[in-house]
Amino acid sequence: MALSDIDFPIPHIDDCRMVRDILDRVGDKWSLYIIATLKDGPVRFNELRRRIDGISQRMLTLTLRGLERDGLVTRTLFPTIPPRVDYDLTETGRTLLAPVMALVTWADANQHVIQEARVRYDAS
Amino acid sequence: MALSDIDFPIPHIDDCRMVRDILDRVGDKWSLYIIATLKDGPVRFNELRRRIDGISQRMLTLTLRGLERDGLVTRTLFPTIPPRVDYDLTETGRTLLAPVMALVTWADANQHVIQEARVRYDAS
DNA sequence: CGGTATCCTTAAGGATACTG
DNA sequence: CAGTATCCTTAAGGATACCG
Repeated sequence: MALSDIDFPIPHIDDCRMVRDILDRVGDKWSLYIIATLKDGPVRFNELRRRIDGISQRMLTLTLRGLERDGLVTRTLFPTIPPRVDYDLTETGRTLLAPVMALVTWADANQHVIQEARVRYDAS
Repeated sequence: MALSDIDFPIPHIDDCRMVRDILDRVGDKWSLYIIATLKDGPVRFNELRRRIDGISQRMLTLTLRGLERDGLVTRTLFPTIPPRVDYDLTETGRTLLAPVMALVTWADANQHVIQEARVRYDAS
């Protein structure tokens, strides 16, 4: 395939710092699970914990703080007793779903190719 | 924004394992730089090293091996003296450029929003 | 030129216990 | 319910030296 056949912009190496910054956020162990779980609207802390298999309380808190810091998730405290906290995607967080979906689609389409490549590589 | 307003598929939590697998590959510290540097065709080992600022010989080797294992990059040895090794993107590796570009575009469009969100969060 | 091998440091994440 | 605090383990990555 020639370069001229590619109909989308090609990442320049200078873009990488910026993209890696995003990947550092969304590429950690849990952010993607949280974003996917919040796709239908606000979810409470322990409900998130129940829906995301294997996440610890600590990592849920830390990851939510990171997403909140980057303006991707909102935290709403209802000062009742017991307290209630809703987490939700912001507009920005919601727009992130589209590029993430591009990766989901790619991953879906190429998972077998990659698996086979790994098996082949490991065999040799 | 209502869910019905979103005109792209929404990631299900079950997709996350697969996508995280891809993100583990492309989301490490150097893969993206290598992929971007190989966009115009084959590049030799030390040329890669020169073009990617800050990468160590060890990490260049390790990252290339990982990309090769997943079938995203080819390694071609010319047994001359001194030896010459060309690295290039595979077809699969090249198709990864499109979804990566979606993230580049998003990152580009949202970097200021995120920076401001961080400043605001850190101030409070 | 294109790597390995070895050692070391740091950061991510898990486990568990405690709290307003 | 929704967190902190503390301790611990592992893995990623950097520095340096050596090799075919």
